[in-house]
Amino acid sequence: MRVSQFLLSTLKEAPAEAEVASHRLMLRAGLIKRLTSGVYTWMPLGLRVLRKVEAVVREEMNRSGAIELSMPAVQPAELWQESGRWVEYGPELLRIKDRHQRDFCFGPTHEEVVSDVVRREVKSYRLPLNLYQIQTKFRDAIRPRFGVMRAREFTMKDAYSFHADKASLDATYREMHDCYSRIFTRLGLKFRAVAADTGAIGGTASHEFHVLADSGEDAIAYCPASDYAANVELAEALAPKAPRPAPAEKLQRVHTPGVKTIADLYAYLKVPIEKTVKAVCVDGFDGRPVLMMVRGDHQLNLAKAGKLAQVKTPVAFSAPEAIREAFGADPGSLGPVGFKGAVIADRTVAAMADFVVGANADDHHYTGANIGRDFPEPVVADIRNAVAGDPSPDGKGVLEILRGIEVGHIFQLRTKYSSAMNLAFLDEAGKSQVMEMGCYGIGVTRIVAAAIEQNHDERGIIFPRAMAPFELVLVAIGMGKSAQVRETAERLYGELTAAGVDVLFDDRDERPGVAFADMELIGVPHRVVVGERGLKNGQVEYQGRRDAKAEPVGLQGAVKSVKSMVCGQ
RNA sequence: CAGGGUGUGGCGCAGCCUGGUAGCGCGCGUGCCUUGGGCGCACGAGGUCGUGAGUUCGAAUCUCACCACCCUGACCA
Repeated sequence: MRVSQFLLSTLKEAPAEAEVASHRLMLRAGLIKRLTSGVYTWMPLGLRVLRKVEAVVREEMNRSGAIELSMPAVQPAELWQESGRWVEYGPELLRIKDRHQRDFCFGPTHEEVVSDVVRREVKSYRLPLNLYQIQTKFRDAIRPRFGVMRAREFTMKDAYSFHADKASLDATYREMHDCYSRIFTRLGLKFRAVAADTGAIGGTASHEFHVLADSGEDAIAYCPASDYAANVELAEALAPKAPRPAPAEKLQRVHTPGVKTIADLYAYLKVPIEKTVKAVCVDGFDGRPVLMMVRGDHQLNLAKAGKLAQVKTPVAFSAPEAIREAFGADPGSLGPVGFKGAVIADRTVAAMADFVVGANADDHHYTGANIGRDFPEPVVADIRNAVAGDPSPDGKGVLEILRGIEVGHIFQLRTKYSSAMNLAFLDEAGKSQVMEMGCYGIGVTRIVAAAIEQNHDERGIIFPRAMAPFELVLVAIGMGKSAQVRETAERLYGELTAAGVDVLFDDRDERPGVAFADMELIGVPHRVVVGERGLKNGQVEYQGRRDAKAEPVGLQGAVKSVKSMVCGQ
């Protein structure tokens, strides 16, 4: 491809809307253009990247025995009513009406449609079947951000597997786990597979695949001493080994004017944050308030809290009026002393003595509070996020926390959809059975952003080889002036292309600074420069995108040596 | 959804407080010049100042409403 015949739209200055590096660079390199909030055009250069990612995904899915199909983006409401998700899915589901005022949605996912396909087509026990597509999804997220990282319209690879029994589901689940590892490895990404919460989807097993990046929105707890890795939402926070000390202090009510947060509290009372207890009120299963206690520096984990019988799901913080009625105080001064309702303490809190906690009166706290002495023994449960330094749940060391960007997620759905949508087959005995199901997603567009987040420098993007828009750029310096430069560059372009190298030939006769800056910005991994200076010695130059300096390459045999460098990595 | 912010040529911004017919840099076009890191000079094209209403002799500027986009939060006690 010649730059003069391509649509390159690089920007010197980044549009003001972009905050994170990948978003800024994608806009500056002209990979994407925003049409409206969370909706992007993939420009020719960006589309080349996207297609390369898709190709790797497709090859590995095919290799693992999955079969590609393509399902509609627009789906009738009836299917979603059948699964119950027309109501359950909520406002993220983009609903539309046709001219007859019939309800449709733009698919955020395809369990319903694929289930409908399979129940019509598959009646026999000759399973498993694993169907996938690479397709546009729409999710009307509350707040899209970071460009294509969290867009409303995006490309997803989604696969759905169908099984006669759980053992078969387990086998395909393992195969998909391996397949995903191959995909992210081939794409040149540093990633980690972690155990994940199955969330609202239910089922037993679930793993997320995270591209590691400090700017990632998710936190991963992992153990360097073992292979344990889990989303912090799931990672178990064990009870401290030391038993609860005996009370040493007296319960004292202290005036804490204006103190609303834990940060205010320990600053005002000058106590260590580890001696404070945060009391949060959520709605109980019966609608009455439930008091949840975690140590001041810990965070309540709503996913864990929601699994408790006492708590209503989905977990909701109690309304300020309800809190006032139950405690006689505003949030910020709550505590267990004197409270008649249900109290749940985190395991860490259960091992604390002489702590500081709200006194159920505005601007007042207790110091020297003790379980058992000052209020009844609460229910003890794991209700907080794991933090760095916690013992690993597998007993083999201490947890550390990493940031990641979720690019893949695999689930065992079991029979959640197959029973709702009557997905049955006849077994060998001619008896009707419900299928087991799995589903497996990859955020294809998000991978591009995540790869850039992980691979860039101050000059621009550094694409991993497998997803670079071109393999090599060929820059000719002063080709308008020097016939020798022009002829050599043209000849090299032809020969490299003929040798199977995907070359972008910068034939614009721009000044060298312009060409270099553009080519570095768009992240092509290899560069060859033809200039009068080198040609005097019968040489051109080669430089890798991460190299500090160029190295000369003899013009004789240049195609061969350049090709080996391009393919050699 | 709540709170905050911003809308002025393709991009980045100034002008608004204190009303008087719109400006800078980049980019774009043409010519000259230049050719190893976003070069220089000259000329030029391009803007209903987000939309609507109001105040005023006069509105980018003041008032009101609406729209769009961005940021922060929704794991806060």
